[in-house]
Amino acid sequence: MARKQAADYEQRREAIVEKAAELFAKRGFLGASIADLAQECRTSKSLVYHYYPSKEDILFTVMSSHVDALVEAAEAAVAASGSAAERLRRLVRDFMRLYVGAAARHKVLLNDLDNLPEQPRQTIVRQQRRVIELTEQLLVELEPKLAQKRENLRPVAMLFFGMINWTHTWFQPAGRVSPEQFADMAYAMLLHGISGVD
Amino acid sequence: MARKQAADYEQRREAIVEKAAELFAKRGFLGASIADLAQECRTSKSLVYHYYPSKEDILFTVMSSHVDALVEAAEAAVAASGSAAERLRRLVRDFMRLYVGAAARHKVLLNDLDNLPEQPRQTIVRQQRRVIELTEQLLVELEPKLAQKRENLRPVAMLFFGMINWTHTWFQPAGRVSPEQFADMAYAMLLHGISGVD
DNA sequence: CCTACCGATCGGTAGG
DNA sequence: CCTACCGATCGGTAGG
Repeated sequence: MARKQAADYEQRREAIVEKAAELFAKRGFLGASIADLAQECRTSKSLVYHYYPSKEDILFTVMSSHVDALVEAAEAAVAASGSAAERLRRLVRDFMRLYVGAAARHKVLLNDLDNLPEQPRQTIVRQQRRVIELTEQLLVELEPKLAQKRENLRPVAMLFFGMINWTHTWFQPAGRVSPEQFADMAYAMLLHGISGVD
Repeated sequence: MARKQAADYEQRREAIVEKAAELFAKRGFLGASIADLAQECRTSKSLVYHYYPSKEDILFTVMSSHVDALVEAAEAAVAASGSAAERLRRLVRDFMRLYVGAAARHKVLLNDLDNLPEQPRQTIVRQQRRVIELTEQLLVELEPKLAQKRENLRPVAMLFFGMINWTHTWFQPAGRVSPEQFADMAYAMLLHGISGVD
């Protein structure tokens, strides 16, 4: 049988990651100390190091949990039934939902990737690349001429990711425009704008 | 009369800022030390502190020099002759040119604003706000229905800034798509996409 | 008496 | 799970 402490081991690990995501999002990875994190968690630095071997390891956990969710959403949208336009709309909405629901993790993913050591960084980058490639699949389905002009595919995909990733700097979920409304605006901009490119 | 050393005072100040921009862009403001900066400049830390009172002051100079150039470009585009579409196209091209020409400063502006103390931070934020407002003026001229639905103006402007600001994470000026080509793609996406929004 | 600049080191704090 | 503590390095400043 598991010991008493082992029972809530995962919950404690997850609680630390959540607080770390918030702290890293607010002050940056380098600007936030393990002592800050321990205080936020109402424990000691040593306890934090009992659950994670290093500060970078916590950063990796923050990022991978979020990027894994993005990969899942992208895979589900690509595999779904319906027209390319319908599945792309779903993708944009799901991305916005994840961005808002995990705003701190998302901000950390976008701001502090370079503070990860080379190997774990590559793991995250591979997942990001997967998200991009799945999105590109949908874009080609939607606009076949992107398959003809392959050199335009990546820039168009990046125009899209720029539109929605940039939200982390300004978007307020409780503001006048809801996440769903903004997702539909980004979707409309992409759908109508894509025909004007080239 | 000015002394011999005083003559190149401004050049030395500028050289420090340029190296600082590159260093801050590569490692982040907190990840780069004054010792690193001094080494890059082949001088001592004391020399750096002779030209700037603090590390934050250097960061401010890096940012303000760049954001001032953005404000100037936006003002010129708004004041130029020609249709709204022509002036917007000019604006997008000028922004991309500045982003590429001052890539390090641009990256620092986007990544390290929160590392500035409150007062200088507000100064930069005011200039950024000015860039956004000038761009919004052009967008309203281009698409009058944005004047009717004011709540859509800011999100549309942010869709645009997302498209071009996001380039700092992926765009390679020497790649298959040139800065001018990408600027025209972003412009086309905006021009055609804007009609699809609402 | 000034500005320009150096080698050495300050008091504190970081991750571990 | 804590206090005590480390080697190193931080931003900034001393005397000359």
